[in-house]
Formats: sequence, structure tokens, C-alpha cells
Amino acid sequence: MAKPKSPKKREEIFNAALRLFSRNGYSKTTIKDISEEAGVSFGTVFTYFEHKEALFHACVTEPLDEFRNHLLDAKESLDTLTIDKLKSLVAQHITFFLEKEDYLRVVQYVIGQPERFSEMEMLDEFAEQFMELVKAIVTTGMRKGFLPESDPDEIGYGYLAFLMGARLTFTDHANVQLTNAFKNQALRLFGVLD
Amino acid sequence: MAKPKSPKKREEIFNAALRLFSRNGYSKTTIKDISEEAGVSFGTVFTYFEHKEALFHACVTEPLDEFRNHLLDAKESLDTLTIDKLKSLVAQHITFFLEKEDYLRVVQYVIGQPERFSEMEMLDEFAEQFMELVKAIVTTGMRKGFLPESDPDEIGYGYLAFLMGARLTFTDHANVQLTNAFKNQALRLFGVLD
Amino acid sequence: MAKPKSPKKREEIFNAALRLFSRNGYSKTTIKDISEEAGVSFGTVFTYFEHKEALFHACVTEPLDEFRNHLLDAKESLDTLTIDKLKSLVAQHITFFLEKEDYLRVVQYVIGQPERFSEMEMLDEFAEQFMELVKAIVTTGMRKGFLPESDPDEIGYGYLAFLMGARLTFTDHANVQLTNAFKNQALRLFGVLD
Amino acid sequence: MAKPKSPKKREEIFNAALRLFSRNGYSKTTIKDISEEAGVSFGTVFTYFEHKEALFHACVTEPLDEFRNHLLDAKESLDTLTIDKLKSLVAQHITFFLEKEDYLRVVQYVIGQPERFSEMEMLDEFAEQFMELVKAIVTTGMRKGFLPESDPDEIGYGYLAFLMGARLTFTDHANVQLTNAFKNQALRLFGVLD
DNA sequence: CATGAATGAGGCTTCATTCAT
DNA sequence: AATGAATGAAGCCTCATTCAT
Repeated sequence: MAKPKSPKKREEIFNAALRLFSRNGYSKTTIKDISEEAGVSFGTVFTYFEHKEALFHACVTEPLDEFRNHLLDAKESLDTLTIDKLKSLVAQHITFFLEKEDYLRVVQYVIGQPERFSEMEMLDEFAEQFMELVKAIVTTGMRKGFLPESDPDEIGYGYLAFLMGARLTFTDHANVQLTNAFKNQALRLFGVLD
Repeated sequence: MAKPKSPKKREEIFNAALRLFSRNGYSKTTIKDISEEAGVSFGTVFTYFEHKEALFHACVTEPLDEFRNHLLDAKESLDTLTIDKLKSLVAQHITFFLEKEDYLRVVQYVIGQPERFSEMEMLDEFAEQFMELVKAIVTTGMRKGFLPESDPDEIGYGYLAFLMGARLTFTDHANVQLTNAFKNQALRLFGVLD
Repeated sequence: MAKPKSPKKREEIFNAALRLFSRNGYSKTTIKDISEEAGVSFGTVFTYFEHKEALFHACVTEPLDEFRNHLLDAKESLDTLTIDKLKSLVAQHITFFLEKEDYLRVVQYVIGQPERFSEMEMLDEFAEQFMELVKAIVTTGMRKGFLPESDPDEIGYGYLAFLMGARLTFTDHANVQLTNAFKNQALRLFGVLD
Repeated sequence: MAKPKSPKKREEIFNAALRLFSRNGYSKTTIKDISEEAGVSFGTVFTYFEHKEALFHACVTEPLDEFRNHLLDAKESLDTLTIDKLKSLVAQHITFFLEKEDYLRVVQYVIGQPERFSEMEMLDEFAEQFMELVKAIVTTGMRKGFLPESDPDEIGYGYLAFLMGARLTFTDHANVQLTNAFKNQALRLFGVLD
């Protein structure tokens, strides 16, 4: 009975890869870098991931599930939506995006070179779902009267663009002031002025 | 002491490089690719740019001047700012950002790997200047009464984040509907609801 | 002191190795390939053979005994040799060589790279013994009058060369016509025209 | 005006490769070995041959033309064929085969692993042509009366097998006695006893 | 100036072997 | 005895850079 593949080791490699891919991009990151960061030998990386590409693919696609859970579950509570719930939802989004620095940089890397990475497709699909949710929120808000007349499509595009831009344009995200700025600005996209 | 080399050939190489760097990133782009795209032999690239790095550096920094001209010259007409002028200014910004696809992808590439590229510094500086302008606009707008009470700093951060996000999150920028969405949404960041 | 390990498993590994070495050569054949062909895990291969080299060595040397038995036992019946017995002996040789496809390919592999494989020595020794037998046959045949005047040495060399060439030059050995051709041609080397 | 690719350097690499492939086989031979043997740097090999495989392919196929010239041109003088001409032709073949040691070892390598190397096809084609020539010779010889009744097909197969076997089974080819043995034995395949 | 042959460092990947389970 | 995870040496190939023509 030999040692079975250790899920823990896989995770360490995965995390090391995500960290390095996000800081240095795909090509600049070497398997050796990853193995050292993960504290395993060079060859071990290939025990858990067939290719460098497969490892990158995992880094792009696997965290998407967590995103789906965090971002799309608001769908079920649309009926009870209020202006306060919206505000807390937006705050949650901002916080979540600012937290997932490593992952979103990798996503940014893929988005920036869409012809190069086939993973783009999955990201597009997720973006689509997210914008659908936003549109449903806007529609509900207008019906309930706590959001001003707006084009739900436009807010869908604008809100996602803003979340990404907030995360990707600035480096200094420990800054509380910045976080608050983003929360307020995001609400303005929904037409909420304060 | 102008170099006697052909400025036209330099430009062709530069444009080819910008195009390829923006689509494939720094490491994936080879000098040979660039030389072929530019229609010169690959040795010629080294006649005009000492290194691959120097060529990349040029791609990141040289277009910044045009950005400065387009984006920062509003500073001089703050006195005569009106709500309509603001609307047209924002529209201009959106259009300009959406137009400069290749360049902004390269910028995105650098921003995404700030530790890797020393050019980040110059981009930061530009961002600072741009946000200063935005703050001045907001202050003026509030004083003149056509903008609601806001925190100028927050709008500075938010507006730049939005412009970048708009450019970087979506691929399909020929879309007119998308452009309009962004214009309207951008105005909302300033507190302008329609 | 027999090893307690399963002789059956050893044989399966051995046969798998012989088959794969013969088709793909030494370097192209991996231990994993062999283990899969043999239906065991690849660690098990190392239980029965210390090295890859040891396994190859076994493949080259172990079947030699069977060759010795089949090819050299004619030595004892030289006294009663007749032209008909010679014909049947030659037919037997041809058949035997054509049968041992896998093994002879491995031998061919070693012969083709004699500096590389130390096993060459044993093969040389066997060749020497075989040619001695042929020479004895020729001498006997001439003395008994059923073989024409010949140089026994020349026939020794020529006959072995022919047997190897017959086996190694063509792929299509199921062909009966080919087998017959070889039998007739081999006899001609002995000076027997029909 | 840059240096054009030097045909001389290509040939040096080619010869080094042929020599090493023939002694050590495909996999055991490294590009580094070849470059050192050829007296060029590692990278230069790739200037002249795209792959290791391409280099091997060249080693197998390019010398075939010389073989065609040497072995197949007898076709034109069939009308004037005599027993003496046949003897000298056979002697020529033997000499030629014994001379081309490096090349024929590579051929042997391919023949020994026909499923592995696509070059096998071309070798088969050449063998076909050569055997056609042999058959024509035999038919002519029988018609002219200097060769005994024989099956031309059988001699075709047998003669080629013998030439290959002569070359491949023994290492010691400087030996004059061996060469003579092969010449005499080869003639016996045609039914010529002395 | 333009060209592209020559160079060799560095990356990905394969695979024999070791050894804990 | 059997297994297969871990290791790292070694090979192929790419590509930035140099430099002779």
C-alpha cells in the first residue's frame, strides 16, 4: 500500500502557483519557482498536475466555484430585497473582490490576453451570470421603488467593470479609506447617492 | 543629436511590438515575432532598441504623453466648466479609453505585475495627476452647484477605477450600447443621474 | 537458495520487457511501459530486476540457452549426417530464426550497437560456437561426398550472416513463400542446388 | 548581408549525427553529443535541422540516393550481362555494403523498430526496387545460360537478406578473408559454385 | 545599416530509482 | 512483497543577444 496522493500537498502547490502566477504572469513563473514556494521538489509538481498549463488552468477555474457561491446566492433573496440589504450586498462584493487579490490578478491576466488562453470562455460565462443577477437586483429595486429609473443592462456592465477596475487599478488595498470610497461609488452606479 | 536611423522603421517596430505585447504579454512575445509583424529582419530590431526590455519600456512610457495631452488639458478650462462640458468630457474619456485598446492592455499587464515592472512607477504618477484633475473638477462642480455634495477623493479613485475596468473587463468594445452604458454609468459616479 | 518471489510474475515482466525492447529499443522503453504490459505496478519491476539494465541483460542472455539447445545439439549426430538430414536441419534453423522474432530483434539491437552493450561478448561467443558447428557439418558433408568442394570457414560466416539477414531484413515473416525462399537459398550456400 | 547557412557546416553536423546514431541509436544519441562531434555549438544544430527527428530522418533518407545510383544502375547494361560481369557486380555490392557501415547500422536500427520509425516506408520501397533488379539479372542469366534454373523471386529475397546480414552480423569488416567469403557465398545464392 | 548564423542559458518534461506505507 | 509518491538528473528545444558579412 503506497502513499496516496496527498490533497494537502496538491493544495500547497496550487496556492504557490496562484501566488506566483498572479505576481509574475504565466511565462515568467517557472515550475521550479512554484516547487520552491510550495516546499516540494521539482518533480512533485508533475505528480499533481500534468502540465504547467494544467496547473494554470486549475488556478483559473477552480476558485470560480467559490465566486459562484459568494456572488450568485443573492438570487434567492430577491423577494425580500431592501435598500439596506442592497447596501450590505455591495459592501460584501467590494470586500470580496478586494480580498481575492491573487486570484483576480490571474483573471486579469487571462482577460488581458483572451486570444491566448482558452480559460477566457469560462470567465465570460461567469461574468454573464453575474450581470444577470445585477440586472435582477436593479429591476427589483425599481419595482419596489428604492432605486431610481435606470437601464438594468447598463448597470450590469458598469458594476462589473467597476468591481474589476477597483481591484485591478490600485495596489494599496489595505487602505480603509479606499475601500469606503469604492463602496460609496459602487452605490452611485445603482443611482443611490448616499 | 538626432539618430540617423529611419524613424519610420522605428515606428513600425514599435507598433508591431505594442500590438504583440498587448495580445500575448511580454514573455510570450518574441523578437522574431515582432520583426516579422514589422516586416524587418530580426537583427534590425536591435538597431532601434537595445534590449527587448527597452522596447517594452518604450511601449509603456511613450504613449503616456498622448494620454497626458488628451486627459489633463481640461485643467485649464476649469473656470468655464458646466454640466454639459462635464458630460462631454466624460464621454471623451470613455471614448479615448476604449480606443486605446492595445496600449491599455499593455498598461494592464504592467499593473497586474507591479513588482515585476519598474514602469509601474510612471503609471502611478500619471494616475495621481489624473485623479488630481478629477478632484478639481468635482470641487468646481460642487462650488458651481451642478454636482451634488461628494467626496472628491472618492470620485477620483472611483472614476479611474471605472475607466480602467470598463476597458479591461470586456472584450467586445466595438459595441455602441456598451459605450453608452459606460458613459451613463461614469456620470453616475459624479452623482449625475441622467 | 531460491528467491521466494513469484516466478510467474518474473516471467510476465520478462516477456513484457522482451516484447517492448524488441519493438522500441532500450531507451524508448520505459519501466512503466513494461509494468503496464505485464499487468503489475511499476514498483514491482524493481522487485524482480535490480535495474533497467539488469532486465535488459536478462532479455539478451537468458534466451541464449534455448538457442544453444536448438542449434548446437546437431553436433552429436554428425556421424550419421546425410544430405536429407542437412536439408531438414537447415529448414529447422530457418524456422527457428523466423519464430524468435522478439528475441532476435533485441539481439539485432545489441549487434547494431556493440560498443554500447557489454552483452555483445556473449553473443559473439555463441556465434563462434554456431559457426564451429557449421564448419563441422561442411567438413563432414564433403568427406561423405554429398557436399561439393567448399571452404568451411566461408560457409560458416555466410550461413550465419544469411540467417540473421533473413530474420532482420524483412518484416513480413508470416509469408510461407518467403520461408521457402530462405530454405532453398540457405542450401545454396552449402553448394546444394536443389 | 549576413552569413548564409554554410552547407559545409550542415554536412559536418550530418556526418557527426550519422556516426553517433549508428553507434548508439537514436535515443542514446544527444544533440549535445552531435554538436560536440561536429565541432559546433549546441544551438547551431537547430539552425540546420528543425528537430532531432528531422536530423535522423535526413540521416536515413539522404544517403539512399547514393545507394540508388550505385545499386540500381546495372539495370541499363542487362543486355550485355555475362557471368564475369555478374561476378564483378556482386563483388561491387559486397564492397559497397561493407563500406557503408555507419549508414547501414542506422538502416538496421530503423528496420529493427519498423513501427517506431516512419522512414521504414522509404527503405521498403528501395528494397523492392533492388530486388526487382536482382530478379531481372537472374532472368537474363538463365536465358543466356550462365545461371542454373532458379526462382528469381527467391534469389531476390535471399540476396538482399544476405547482403544485410553480412553487413550487420559481424563487426570485423576490415578482414579481407571475410570479404572474400561473402563474395563467394553471394555467388552461390545465384547458383554459381565457383 | 541590415541581416541572420552562431551561441548557450534556461525552461519544460520524462523517467529511473528510492523508500515510506 | 507490492505499491506509487517523491526526487532530481538529463534531454530537447526556445530565444535573446552577439557579431561577422
